[in-house]
Amino acid sequence: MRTQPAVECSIQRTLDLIGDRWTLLILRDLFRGVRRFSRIQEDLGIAKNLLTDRLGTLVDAAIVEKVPYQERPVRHEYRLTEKGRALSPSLLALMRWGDRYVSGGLAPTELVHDECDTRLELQPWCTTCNVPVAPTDISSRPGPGRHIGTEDTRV
Amino acid sequence: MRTQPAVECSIQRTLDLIGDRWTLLILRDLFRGVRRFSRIQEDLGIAKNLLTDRLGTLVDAAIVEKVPYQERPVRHEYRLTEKGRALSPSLLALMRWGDRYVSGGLAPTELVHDECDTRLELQPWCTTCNVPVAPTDISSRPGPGRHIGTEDTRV
DNA sequence: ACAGTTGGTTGAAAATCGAAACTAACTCGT
DNA sequence: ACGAGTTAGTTTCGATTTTCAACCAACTGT
Repeated sequence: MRTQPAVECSIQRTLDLIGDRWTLLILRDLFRGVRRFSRIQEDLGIAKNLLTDRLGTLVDAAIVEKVPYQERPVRHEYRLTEKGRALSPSLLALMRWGDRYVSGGLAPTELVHDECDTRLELQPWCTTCNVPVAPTDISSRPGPGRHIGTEDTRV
Repeated sequence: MRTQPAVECSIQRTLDLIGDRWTLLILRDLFRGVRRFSRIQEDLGIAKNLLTDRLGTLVDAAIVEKVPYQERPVRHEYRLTEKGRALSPSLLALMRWGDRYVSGGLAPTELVHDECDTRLELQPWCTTCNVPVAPTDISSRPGPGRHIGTEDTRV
């Protein structure tokens, strides 16, 4: 009916960039402070040529930047840019889902609000009404009012 | 499947399940109401044998269920289970990031709060304090207070 | 009777990945 | 000054995955 191979969807463009088997895991490591080539490589068990390739793609996409941490020899570490840090909600959402549904009997990782030391949820938030919003009250624009996660699309 | 050293991270377990090039796109289609084998196949341009395989994996993982929509011949459609619908925040987060950072000049898709017809953000939400929480005020538990997206880990 | 639709399976070619070996540039201990 | 070690890769090549096209089986509508 619609949607040719033409990439007109943000999810598709995003996944074209970071949706392979390793990239999100690399980003997770960067978020955790694992920033050097060899540390990431041994942490993930990824082949070195692939890590080189993926980091290069991330640098090209300005999600990550290569900053020297020493001269002679010049060695670099990989740091998230603003654009990269903006992926935090996506990783948090995937982590929360994993904790709830594929935790394999392990205690789930909780996200904790530092100030009150209690658990956080990740929710859509209406900046106008200043309230959290249930999936049933969300539409997407533009496009003729397609709903995501509602009864309207009978998910 | 990829065999990994001790998968002790939710993100890793999650990505082992749905983190390949196609699965999240398939789930996006299901969220949009594209539920039949042939519709998904032509919408994504995925090879049919891969779609068979990925849908099988999703059904095995109880993220998707196969429900008959007609008898004689028995034909099925694929519907998200509760577990599958719970991936909605992850997809929304990826979509919002894509809209902001890789929209390619296109007008971003906005998430709209039906009640007030204005834009939504996706944010961590503290159920105790009843406020949205900035990434800088989030820790994760258990594990010795590792921070995600904070200055503490000097992202 | 027969063309068309749906939901697949099969097999071969092409692309991608993984493991190990190799390189380059430097440091450190003796 | 010599050899061992570290970091960050690149190269090579066999193994795995993905893609593409063809085929198939059950049924429908005309």
